[in-house]
Amino acid sequence: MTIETHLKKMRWRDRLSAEEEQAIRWSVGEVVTEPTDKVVVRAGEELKQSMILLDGWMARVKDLPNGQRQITELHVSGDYTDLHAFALKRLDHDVVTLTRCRIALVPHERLREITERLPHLTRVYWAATNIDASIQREWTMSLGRRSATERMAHLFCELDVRLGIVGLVDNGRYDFPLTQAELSECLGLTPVHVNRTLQDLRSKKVIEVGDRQVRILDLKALRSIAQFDDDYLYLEKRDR
Amino acid sequence: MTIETHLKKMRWRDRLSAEEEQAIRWSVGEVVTEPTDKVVVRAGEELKQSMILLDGWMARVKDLPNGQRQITELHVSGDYTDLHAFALKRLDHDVVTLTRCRIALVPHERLREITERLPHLTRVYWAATNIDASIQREWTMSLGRRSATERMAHLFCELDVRLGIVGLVDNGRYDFPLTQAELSECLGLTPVHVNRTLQDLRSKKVIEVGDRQVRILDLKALRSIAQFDDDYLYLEKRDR
DNA sequence: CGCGGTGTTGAGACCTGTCAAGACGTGTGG
DNA sequence: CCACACGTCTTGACAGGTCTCAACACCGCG
Repeated sequence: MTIETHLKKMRWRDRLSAEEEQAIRWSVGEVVTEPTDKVVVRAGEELKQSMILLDGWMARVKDLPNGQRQITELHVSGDYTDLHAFALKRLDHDVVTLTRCRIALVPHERLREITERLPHLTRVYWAATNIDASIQREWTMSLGRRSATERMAHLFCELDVRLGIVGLVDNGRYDFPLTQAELSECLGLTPVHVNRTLQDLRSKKVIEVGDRQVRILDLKALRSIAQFDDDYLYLEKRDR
Repeated sequence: MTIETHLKKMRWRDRLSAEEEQAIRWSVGEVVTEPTDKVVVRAGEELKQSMILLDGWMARVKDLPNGQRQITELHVSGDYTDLHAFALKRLDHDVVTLTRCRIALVPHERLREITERLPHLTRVYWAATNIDASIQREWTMSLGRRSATERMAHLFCELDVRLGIVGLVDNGRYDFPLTQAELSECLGLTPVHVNRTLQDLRSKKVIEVGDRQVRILDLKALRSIAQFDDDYLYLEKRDR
C-alpha cells in the first residue's frame, strides 16, 4: 500500500484539485517501518510530525495510573493516525502499533504550509480530525449504552465499512490482527468476557472471529444487533 | 456574559493578535435565547452556522433507536458547541439546551472567510475542536475503565477546571443544573445508580451535589478518587 | 522439550440494573 | 387556600451482566 490509499479515502468525501493532491503527496516525508507493539508516540511529548498509516494496524491508547488501558480508536491503512497533533503539538494518549506497520511521516512544517496556502485542503483535513472525533463519540455511546454483544457487533460493523472504503474487505472477510485482550481494551470489557461474547455472536451465526481474521456471515443481522447506522462515518461528498 | 467569555477561554491557550480578536468579534452574528430542553440542532440537518454558548448549559446527545440516550459532552459559557459543524456541514448528534441559554450565532460564511484570510486563527480553532475530541476521549476512557464513583468524581473534577477557566467557580462551588437523570446520561448509568453514587461521594465527604449546585469539600481527595489529571484539557499556551 | 502468549471454561462475587413504591417540592387551577 | 398533577429524588428487594480468580488447552518458537 502507498499514499494512494490515503488519497482514496480522502476522495471518498471530497473533490480534491490536482494542486491539492500534489500538496498531499509533497507533504509526505520519510516512510518508516515499525515492529508490533511499539509505542510510536507517547502522550505528552512534543511532536513535529504526524503519521499516515500505510500498512498494518495502529491504535490510540490511554493509560490509567493503575495500569488499566483503554483503546479509544483503531487505525487502518490510509488513516492519518495523529493529524490532531499538528494543531495540539502534543497528545493526551499514546499511539501504538498492533502489527508491523509501514508509516509515512508528515512534517508539521509542511502541514503548516498547507494551512497558509490551501484553505480548502485545510478545511478538508480539519473535517478529517472531526470525523475521528465522531468515531470516538460513537465509541462513547457504545460504552455508555450498548451491551457487550451489541458493542462488539458495532465495532465489527464499523471496521467492515472503514476497511471497505480502502478495499480491504473481500466478500465479508477482513484481516483482524487484534488479540482478545486488545479487543477487550477497545470494548471496555475483560478478556474473559470478550471470549464469551465472541462465542455468543458465533452461536448466533452472524460472525466468525479468529485466526487473525473476521468473517461476516450475516451482515444484516450483525447490523441489527449493533443498531448500526453509518451516518457517523460521513461517507458523502460535501462542499467545504 | 458576552463574547468576552469566549475570548477569555481562547486566550488561555493562545496569544491572539488584535486582528484575530477583531475577526472573532466580527464573526458573531445574531444572539438568541433558547428555553430549557430544546433541541437546537438535530443530527443530520444541514447547518449554515455554529454556536457560541454565552450563558447556560448545553449538551451533545446521541440517541439510540431504542430510546436510550448518551450525553457525549457538556458545554458551559464560552464554549463553541458545534464548531465542528463548520467542517462537517451536518452533525452525528443533537445539540440541546439543559437550561435557558443565550447563544451567539456564527455564520459559516464568516468562519470560511477566517480560514481564507487568517491561517493562524484557523489553526487555533482547529485545535479547539481537537480539544473537544480530547475531552470526549477522556469520557470514553471513563466509561470503559472507571467505576461509577470514579467516573462521577472525574466529571466533577473536569467541570471544576473548565468552569474555573471562565470564572464560574467560587471557592469550590459552582452551579450545576443537571438533574440526576441527565447526569446518568453523561455517565452511562441509570438514574437510580446515580443517586446511590452521589450518596457514596457525599458519605466520603469529598463533594456535595444538590440544589442545582456542586460544592467540592475536598478537592485533593476528589481528584485522587477520579485519578484526575488535567493534561487532556491542554491548559497551556503553544505556538500554532 | 519447555515456555510464554493466547484462547477457553467454570464457579462464585460484585457492581449496576430493574421494578416498584413512596417522599418531597413546585406550580396550576378550582 | 386547598387539591392535584407532575417532575425529581430516594429507598428497597431482587435480577442479571460482567468481573475475578483459577485452571487448563493449545500452539509457535527458542
